[in-house]
Amino acid sequence: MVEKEIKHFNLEQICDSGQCFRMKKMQDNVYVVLAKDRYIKIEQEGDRTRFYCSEEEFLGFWKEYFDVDNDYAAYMAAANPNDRYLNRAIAFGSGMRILRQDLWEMIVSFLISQQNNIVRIRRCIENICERYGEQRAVPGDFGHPTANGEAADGGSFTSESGDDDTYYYTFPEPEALCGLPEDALMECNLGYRSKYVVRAARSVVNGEFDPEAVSAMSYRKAKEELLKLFGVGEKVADCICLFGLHHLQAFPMDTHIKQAMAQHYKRGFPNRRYRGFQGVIQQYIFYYELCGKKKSRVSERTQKAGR
DNA sequence: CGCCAGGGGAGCT
DNA sequence: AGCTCCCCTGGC
Repeated sequence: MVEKEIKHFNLEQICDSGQCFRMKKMQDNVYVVLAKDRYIKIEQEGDRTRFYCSEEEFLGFWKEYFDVDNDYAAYMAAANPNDRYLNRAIAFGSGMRILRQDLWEMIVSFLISQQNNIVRIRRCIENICERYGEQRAVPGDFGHPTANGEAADGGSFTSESGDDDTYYYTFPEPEALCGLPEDALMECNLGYRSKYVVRAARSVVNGEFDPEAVSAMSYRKAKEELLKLFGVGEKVADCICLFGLHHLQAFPMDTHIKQAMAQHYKRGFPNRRYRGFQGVIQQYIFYYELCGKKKSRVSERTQKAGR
């Protein structure tokens, strides 16, 4: 177990900010994050965060994943003091981080995200992982097996088969999906997005899209490559650049951001002022738009349809 | 049952 | 750049 004091780091905000669909709240202040083939439980109390993994794994993976070394105070301090809206948004999401997630995982995630809502996106990805990922045992060496039988209320989105705390599923590699018929992922609830994901997998496997090469490219060129993928447009490409390549200058323009722009930046968003980290500013605004105004309405219950 | 919205995109002009 | 049409699922 690793315990760190990290400023401006809030798991709830990160979890609800729509950048990671494999992070979920288990109990108050307890989260589980899945990334690629990894699993970690994290507990948070104020500025103190406990990572249930070895020091080695923290330093070798999670530290970078959570962008721990980046100075978010500096991003926040850059906000125009006269911009009351932005300062409200930043105050509301002051523990935001842009995670450094896996490129392939982000391609799939944001292909699925189009014309879709976050609850369903999570389910889609969970379904794909369960069907095409590999089953792994939850690492138990670092956690306390405090078996309380209570199912999480509130935001519970457990699978119908009754979820085990003992297993999790890795994110499937392109090779696991490239041979499927284009409509195969409709079984995973992707709808018409099924063919986007299957084709993207093929593009990776046949070399048309080389994740490693794209990772080494500038924002401009990487986005250009991403736009060649069937189903990837401007907005999705920018999401992938921001969350999968950590190009902080990417500024995804979705409906929520457009609405915020129309309402609060009628004379245009001051891109120049935030040059190089517009994506971070975008994330504060997005999270504020998504959760800031309706945080009182917590009665959001996911109905478990009885099949 | 119809209608509409959910962090758009493709294919045109 | 702007417009139409399109895709699928879930909620009302």
